[in-house]
Amino acid sequence: MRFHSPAIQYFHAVRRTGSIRAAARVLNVASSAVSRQILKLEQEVGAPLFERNARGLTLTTVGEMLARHVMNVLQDLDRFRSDVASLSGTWHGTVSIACIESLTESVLPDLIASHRGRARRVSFTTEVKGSSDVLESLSRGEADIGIAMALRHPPDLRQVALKRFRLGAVVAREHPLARRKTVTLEQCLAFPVINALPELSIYHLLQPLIAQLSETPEPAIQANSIDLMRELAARGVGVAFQTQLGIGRLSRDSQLVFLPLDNAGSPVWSDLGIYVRAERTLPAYTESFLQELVRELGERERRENPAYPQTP
Amino acid sequence: MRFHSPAIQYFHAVRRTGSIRAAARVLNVASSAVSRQILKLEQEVGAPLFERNARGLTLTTVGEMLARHVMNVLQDLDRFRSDVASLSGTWHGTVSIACIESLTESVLPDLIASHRGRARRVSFTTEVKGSSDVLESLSRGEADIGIAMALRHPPDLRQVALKRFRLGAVVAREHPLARRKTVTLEQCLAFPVINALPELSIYHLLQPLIAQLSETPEPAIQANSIDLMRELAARGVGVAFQTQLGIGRLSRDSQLVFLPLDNAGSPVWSDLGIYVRAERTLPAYTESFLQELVRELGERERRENPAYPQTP
DNA sequence: CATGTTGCTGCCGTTTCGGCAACGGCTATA
DNA sequence: TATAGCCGTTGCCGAAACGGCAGCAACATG
Repeated sequence: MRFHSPAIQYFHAVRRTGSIRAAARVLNVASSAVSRQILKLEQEVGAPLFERNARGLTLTTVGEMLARHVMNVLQDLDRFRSDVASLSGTWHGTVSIACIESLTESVLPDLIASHRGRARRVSFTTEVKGSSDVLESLSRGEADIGIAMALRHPPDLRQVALKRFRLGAVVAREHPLARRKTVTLEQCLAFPVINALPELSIYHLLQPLIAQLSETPEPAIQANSIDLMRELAARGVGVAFQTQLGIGRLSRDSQLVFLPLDNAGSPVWSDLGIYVRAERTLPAYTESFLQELVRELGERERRENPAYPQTP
Repeated sequence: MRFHSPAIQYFHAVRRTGSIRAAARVLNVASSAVSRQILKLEQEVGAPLFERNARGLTLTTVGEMLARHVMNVLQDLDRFRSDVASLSGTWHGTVSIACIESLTESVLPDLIASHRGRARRVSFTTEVKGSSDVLESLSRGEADIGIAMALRHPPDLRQVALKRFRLGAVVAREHPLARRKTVTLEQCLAFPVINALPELSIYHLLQPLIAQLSETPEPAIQANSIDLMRELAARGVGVAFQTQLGIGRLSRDSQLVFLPLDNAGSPVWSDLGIYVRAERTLPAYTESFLQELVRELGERERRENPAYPQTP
């Protein structure tokens, strides 16, 4: 099923790889063929699409416009293919997910496992990265679904859902704070804390609150891995901060205790956004998984804050 | 600028014309070339795209799926072209509008004239038809912007805005009712009325209300043209029903009087929807006109019902 | 200065495309 | 019932596009 002119596909490969020869290797054709198609495209558009650096190619402004068009075409072709395939009964395809670390402990593995139990022919690609990298992956067409902290998102992305979770302190079962129902930031800072590095969005949630306090927190551990922070907390090294999403199993095993943060009487929210490219219709199997993801996160949000009104 | 494989363009032409030879004439190529591209496409998809009837070709289910994809590709190509052109400064292109008759008296001509005053290189194509035909034109990709009565719209269309206007009686200046501020349907039915035929949506708005009344209305004139109904009312033939949108100039000249309908104390609303294809990003010049259209209709809605809360 | 990589360009065989003419199937009309 | 007019398809052939190979200059790296 190769309707579209080779120029489109070659351009797409060159954009992704950043080099003509690399694209040629991926495409299993001679580099000269790729080079000629790019030159032909540039002649038809009437403007250069790439800037030729010594180390490879970079998109020009016009090139980025064409890249957007080509992405729309190829992604919609995928959708068409899946539509035709669904006529024959079987769903098959790959769902590509980019998400932040908090989802990897239970939400994502649970969902993928359960989805694959029902649709065996749908496979998954997942990539864990920072929030802004998640959005960039989506924009570049390298992922279908993105889950990130709900910051401001570029206009080419659409926020499918926004779910909010309480930020809390995570401590070992034996920790002095462990018996409380909630904690304030001040109470936590009396103990050694495990701080997030600026690459994690937790840092940007807590930093303004810490800055408001009069006392300077005692020297603590800093880390850039939710996973590591959780395991450190489990070993009683200190107080970590994150949402309840990331400590599912350890919380079940009662090794860790989650204490919602209380900031002058009000909770501290961590907003999670689910994103897709705006100019795109998802294939049926991807849309199906997306719905389940939104439902699941909505359920966890509800379970966690029964009193709080639902976010859309 | 012809990046896309000829098969795509040929398929599109065949779908629009419903015949291979007709498509070949439009495309200025031999019919054999068109036939071969279609056959090649069908071989690549693995299923027939058209049913060969003696009188031409009709899309199969798979064909309709491909038509959707091809439409997305070609419309997005248009957008890309306009994006590149806007880099060079000048906007140019064609905005294609499908709308119902109520807009033709003042809204549309005013807007188009004013828009062309500012963007001389943007031209317009307008087609007046019934509400359901408007939606169908949009779905088939024959129009960019559709204005129709806000019925239920197919899922491939997006309702950009919904504006509501009061339905009212339209009478000549000398008519006995002309001095009132509002009228009830019963008061109107005491006089000869000019009824809309079922093809006009006004029929479907008024019919339920008339059915509720005990008395049978006296024999009246029936028509399927807003224009004709208005002119008949201006000549004192009877009472016509429509929104204020359609009687702009005649109302200014004081030949016609618009009397909002009062149905048991509440107004009778006529909902106007503005639609575009959902799976599409509009070219900049089209988007610009669309915004003006929404703004203008919103302003008329506000002007007409200052008390009524705005519709989104 | 040597080496490796980059994109680009003649040359040439292969594939694809399009035009012409003809064929069989069908409809409408005489 | 015969005929004229469309319809889509096919065989043939020249033209255009495509892709592979080898070699070029430009640049970076060591």
